[in-house]
Amino acid sequence: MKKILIIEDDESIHNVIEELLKKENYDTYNAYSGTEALLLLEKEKYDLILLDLMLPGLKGEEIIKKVNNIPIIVLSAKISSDDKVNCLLSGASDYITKPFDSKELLARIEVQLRSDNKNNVLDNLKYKDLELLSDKHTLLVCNNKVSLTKTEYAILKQLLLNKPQVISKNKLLDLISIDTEDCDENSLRVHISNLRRKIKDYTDNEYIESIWGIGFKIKD
Amino acid sequence: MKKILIIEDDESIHNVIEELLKKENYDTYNAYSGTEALLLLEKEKYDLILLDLMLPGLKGEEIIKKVNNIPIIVLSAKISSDDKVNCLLSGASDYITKPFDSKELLARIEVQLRSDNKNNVLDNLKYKDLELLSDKHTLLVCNNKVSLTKTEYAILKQLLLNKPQVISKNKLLDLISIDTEDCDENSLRVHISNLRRKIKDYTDNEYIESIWGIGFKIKD
DNA sequence: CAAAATCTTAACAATTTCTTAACCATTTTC
DNA sequence: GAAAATGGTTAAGAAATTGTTAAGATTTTG
Repeated sequence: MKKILIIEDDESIHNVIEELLKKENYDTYNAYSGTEALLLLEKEKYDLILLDLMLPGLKGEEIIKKVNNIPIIVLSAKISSDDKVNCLLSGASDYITKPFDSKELLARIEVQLRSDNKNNVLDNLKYKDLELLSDKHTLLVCNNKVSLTKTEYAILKQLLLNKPQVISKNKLLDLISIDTEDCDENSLRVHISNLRRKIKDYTDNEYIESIWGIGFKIKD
Repeated sequence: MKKILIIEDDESIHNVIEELLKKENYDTYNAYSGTEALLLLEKEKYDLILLDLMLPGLKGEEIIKKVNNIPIIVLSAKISSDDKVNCLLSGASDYITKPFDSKELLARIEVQLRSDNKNNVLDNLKYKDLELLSDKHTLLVCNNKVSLTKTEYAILKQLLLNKPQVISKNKLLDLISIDTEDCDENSLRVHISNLRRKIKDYTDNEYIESIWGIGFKIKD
């Protein structure tokens, strides 16, 4: 869940934005002054900043200069191109004038977070005490490193990606066929068995459930 | 010098933009239809695309979908937020409505090229006791000069750039294929082996880790 | 053009992973 | 309730991957 810091002193605008973002499942954080924003920025790392320019305490322009490596979208009533250019050149990633269109704001937020993803590692797949680490092709079970084979990784990845749906054996074989060419149902059974054993070494929870006659799913 | 492709059928607007960019020392390329743009895009790699939406041949929206990994700024007379949202969500990085302000256009171009630079990491190919110099053939291991071959350099560079992510053997071969044409998996193994030996001469730390069945990565 | 550097190819052993097949348990079908 | 189908586990052998070395081919350099 992406963390977005909203820096805006007008409470009614602030609430509108916050609600909008919450609906889209963003993790929102609130600052109502420039100085408050700085305090929060020291404490935590955010994925994006929405910034009003006219703020009590510390002007938005100053915040832009202090922030590094976090995309900033300026949301301002100032419509002059000098203001825009100034913000953009000093570090902001985008500039939207008020009043803004909700959908456009959301789209522009997505653009910023999208380019953020490119740099970062693929998101890890987490479920309860399981975490699939994409950078190493390993699995954490209750924070214990468990090394998976290529096929095991592919199977678990598909199961987690499609949770809580059942995946039929054929569908699963198809999905992992990029990584493993001649894996049949029998072989799949063995891999699932091995996966279960590796997980069982570190937790008593059952994670892979068999649906008789159909296939497999991640247990709720 | 950054290469910018201008895709715009209106010749007078096209010329205005071209002149503006040339003054700022950008390398400009011109396409007057969607289909022409595609032809150019197949031939050369650009750093940025300025795109009009209403084009003969192929609509701008289609071009957005086809282009990957090059920032696109849409320049359009369409001011509806639906058009903006549509373009932004399908891959454009920014959307400016005509008539546009020259300075703002230049600023927004800089923003896009700026985030481009971040990815290319000119400095900082350092990791622990390794430092890859930009001269294309020298590696410092604990500050000892080690001379690398072209291929070894290319491999290590990609591994460091993508750290801590695993790079599959095929991906790695693809990434270094600019420098080395006929390097296959077997050859890659030899190069990695040689790299490890050269590093081992000066430190006991392991730096290149093999992920069985997948590829290689820089060890954490 | 010859020497040096680099790269690819091939062979080998060591290791890891995968499939196969057998056996048993469970569920479904008739 | 017996027969058939499905699922789980196990072990062994087959297959694939990796690391290393050295020789010969290719490219670069002086």
